Amino acid sequence: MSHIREGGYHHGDLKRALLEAGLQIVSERGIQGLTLREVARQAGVSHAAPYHHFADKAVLIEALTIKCFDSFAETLRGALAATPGSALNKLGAIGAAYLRFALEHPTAFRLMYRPELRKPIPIDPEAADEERTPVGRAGLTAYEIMLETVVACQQEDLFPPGDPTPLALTAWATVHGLATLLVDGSLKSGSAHPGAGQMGVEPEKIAWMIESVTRTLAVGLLKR
Amino acid sequence: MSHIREGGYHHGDLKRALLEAGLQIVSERGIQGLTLREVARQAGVSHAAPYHHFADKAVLIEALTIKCFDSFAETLRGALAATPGSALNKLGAIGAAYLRFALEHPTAFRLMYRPELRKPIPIDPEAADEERTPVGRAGLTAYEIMLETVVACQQEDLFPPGDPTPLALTAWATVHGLATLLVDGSLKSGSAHPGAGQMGVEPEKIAWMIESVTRTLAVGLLKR
DNA sequence: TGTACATCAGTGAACGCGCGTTCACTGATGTAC
DNA sequence: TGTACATCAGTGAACGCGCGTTCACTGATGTAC
Repeated sequence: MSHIREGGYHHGDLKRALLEAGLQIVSERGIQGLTLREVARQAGVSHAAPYHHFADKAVLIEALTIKCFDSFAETLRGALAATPGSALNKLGAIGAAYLRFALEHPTAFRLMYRPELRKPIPIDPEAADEERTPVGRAGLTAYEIMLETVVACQQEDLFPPGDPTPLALTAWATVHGLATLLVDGSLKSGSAHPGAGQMGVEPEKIAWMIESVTRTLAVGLLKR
Repeated sequence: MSHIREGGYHHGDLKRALLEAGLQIVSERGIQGLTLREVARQAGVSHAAPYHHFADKAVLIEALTIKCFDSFAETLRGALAATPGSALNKLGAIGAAYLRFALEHPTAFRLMYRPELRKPIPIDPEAADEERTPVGRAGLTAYEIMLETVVACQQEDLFPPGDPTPLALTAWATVHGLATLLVDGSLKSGSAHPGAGQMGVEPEKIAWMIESVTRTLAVGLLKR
């Protein structure tokens, strides 16, 4: 392991290479194209080779999903850290980062928020409620970041005091919903406002939607 | 055609039977289980029979999707018509109906809002922007209903005047986002509020989330 | 009403496909002496 | 440093599977006379 040089140990770092191949396939060919054989092909290796690194396809997919969540969380935390000013500013930046990530990495986004790609739930009555799956925990990271920031908004007296959960849930739902509608195409073409003419897929229109919705949301959450 | 009696013409009404079988499969076995052969099996017919009614699998799926959208739109319009009082009441009822539908028919909901199940977009530069696909049009019905009701809220001086689009978009995104998170399981188990203990899958918790979010949304949209 | 014929819905065998997974193997790498 | 051996990453053939789709067929239904 300590002897990895160029080319390294046999292939070198096949495990990492397989994960990278998986990410590339997911982003280029979509989730449908994510097969074990294709991953191996992309990594330049025989189709049986991945079995030395992943027990089966589900394990590979789970690892990929966690990778996506990690980079997603990093993006959100980056936006949070890079934004000066009020907590409301920060919340807006997080929402914008959320939407940007979804639009730039649509299939990664799908991979994260779709359960049916992953293994059938291992019914384990022992640890059942005690521990979420790694993916389950990762799925809440975005929410937790938003919750923190909502609490900060309360502390700055911008949001009404009390249980922050409804506020944070609403914020998450709104941003996630817009992301979903955009990523899955329901809002991407044609007219969203009947009689308003063709909207097309123009990025300005999408930017306008994001801007409108996040502003409406932020104003709505403010203390009255 | 006019001579259909019991048992009818050969099978009778295989086309309808196939669609119903498809809906049942989609609701029982999920979208993965929706194969042409399984549909035929469920309808009690050989696997080649569907080809007399649908050109290929994609056409069957499109027809199914439209059926789901129809019943969805009917549900929403029903909620709208059945709810007395202010337009705000009605908007709340629509949101609740939206969420109830998604939770009761999760796979129908997925079928409607997921593009990758349908045919690769036929690139038709002629009618390109002119006409949306039937499914594309159906996908906006929910939004249109919400838009109407938002406009009614403005007319009753409950919502701020001006372009209703941002308000309606926000409402749609919020409701759709919560529906998506619930249906895809991100919110269904474990704790949404870290440190708040286990939430479990209890329906009361889900009802509470729906209630919290729709209330927060409605209050947020109100004129200040 | 009865007969001959055309139509058309459903059958069952067959096709090729890519998939996930298994298995005996081979050959490169690391290690003990 | 050199040799013998154990380990382990990657190979390639093979498996069974269910899928979408095609095709020649058959047998029931409807229609013309």
